[in-house]
Amino acid sequence: MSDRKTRDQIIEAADQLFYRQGFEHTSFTDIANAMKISRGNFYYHFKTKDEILDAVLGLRLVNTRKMLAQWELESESPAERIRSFIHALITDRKKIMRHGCPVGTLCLELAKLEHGSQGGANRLFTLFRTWLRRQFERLGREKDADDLAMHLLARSQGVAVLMNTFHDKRFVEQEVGRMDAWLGSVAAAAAR
Amino acid sequence: MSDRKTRDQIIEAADQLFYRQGFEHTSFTDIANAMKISRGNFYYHFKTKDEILDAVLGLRLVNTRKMLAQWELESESPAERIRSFIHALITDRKKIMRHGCPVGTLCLELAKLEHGSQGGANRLFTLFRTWLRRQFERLGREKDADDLAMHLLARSQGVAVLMNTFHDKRFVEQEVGRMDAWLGSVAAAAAR
DNA sequence: TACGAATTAGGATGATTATCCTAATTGGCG
DNA sequence: CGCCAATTAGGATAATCATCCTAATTCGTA
Repeated sequence: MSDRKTRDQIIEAADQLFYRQGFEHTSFTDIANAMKISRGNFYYHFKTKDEILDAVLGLRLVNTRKMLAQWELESESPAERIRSFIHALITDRKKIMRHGCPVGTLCLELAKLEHGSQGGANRLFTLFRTWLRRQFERLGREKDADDLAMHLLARSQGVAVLMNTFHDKRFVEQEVGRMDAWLGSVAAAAAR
Repeated sequence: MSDRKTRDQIIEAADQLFYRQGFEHTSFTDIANAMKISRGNFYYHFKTKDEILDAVLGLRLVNTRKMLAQWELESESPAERIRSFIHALITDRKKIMRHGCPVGTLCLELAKLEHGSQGGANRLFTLFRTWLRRQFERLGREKDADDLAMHLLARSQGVAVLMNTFHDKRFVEQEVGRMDAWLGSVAAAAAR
């Protein structure tokens, strides 16, 4: 009970710090300080830093699934759902400008560290990929649904990287517009 | 003389290690070991780690300029030059799959560290951006040259991120093909 | 209320790191 | 050959970090 609470709070604090500062650059002390808890208490809940990372990955998986489910609830139309994905770049603009895409930046960092949990992070990408693929399938693009999903994922990642570098609001809007247009043409082609 | 040589070797070794392991995850000892030099010698040439980073950024700026100049030499046509940029994703496929884009991953890392040299890293992106812009201008797209440059830069970055995550050769080729096609349509539109 | 288990606190430890310092070595030049 | 400055080596230091450990405290339950 209070176990659950403390543990979950640690995971959430770590999640934020890993996102803002990166995994390696965040220390046990950072997390402990952020929530006014002793390192000892901390260590009671997680034996190693990698364990926290895995827990954070678990949390992100859950939250991502929730978000995707929410997008499904908000619209019946696959095109509208895909649009929700695209427009997340605007919805989360400030966050992404400051800290990059939570998925992309983590995957890149873990890859450089050759960290064992790299696969766990990649699964986050796969979640989006699979979800997008399904939407494109429903849109009538069964043949190249995965290809389209990867394409859109890449476009979105690229925009996230350059948002973080150039902090250009207009650029984001421009690119989102372009992706919207592209989506329109994909849907139109499928309609035939 | 031998000064120049040792110093330059350090910069090159650091460049490689920063690229492969990330800046923070690379220690003085790592670099020293990589080239069988003592830490003391090392410190004679660079007083701080940040100084090495700046030197590495300088090297990358020089090398990038060289590469862009080379692309200009290899073709008179702006479309062909832009194509050289696009196809670097294939030329450097193995490197990028393993370690990501040297520009993008460094910028993202420094942003998370809130490191002072972030601006220096961003200048690398600007180098590409400006060069691409100029090519699009020569292609006859004076009006939206910068917009097109940013768009292509983003596409390329996105592909680099997903290459690193999914290690899918076919995906890279697919996306390069798409960018080629896009470039063709941009050039065609400009020709009118 | 009292006891055992769960939880928390915080000091100790050993490894790693950037940085500093001093002593040796080298290389050019008179 | 001999001297001075540049270069190199490698030990010392202080900080930081993940991890460990023990002692206190809290909480559910009998």
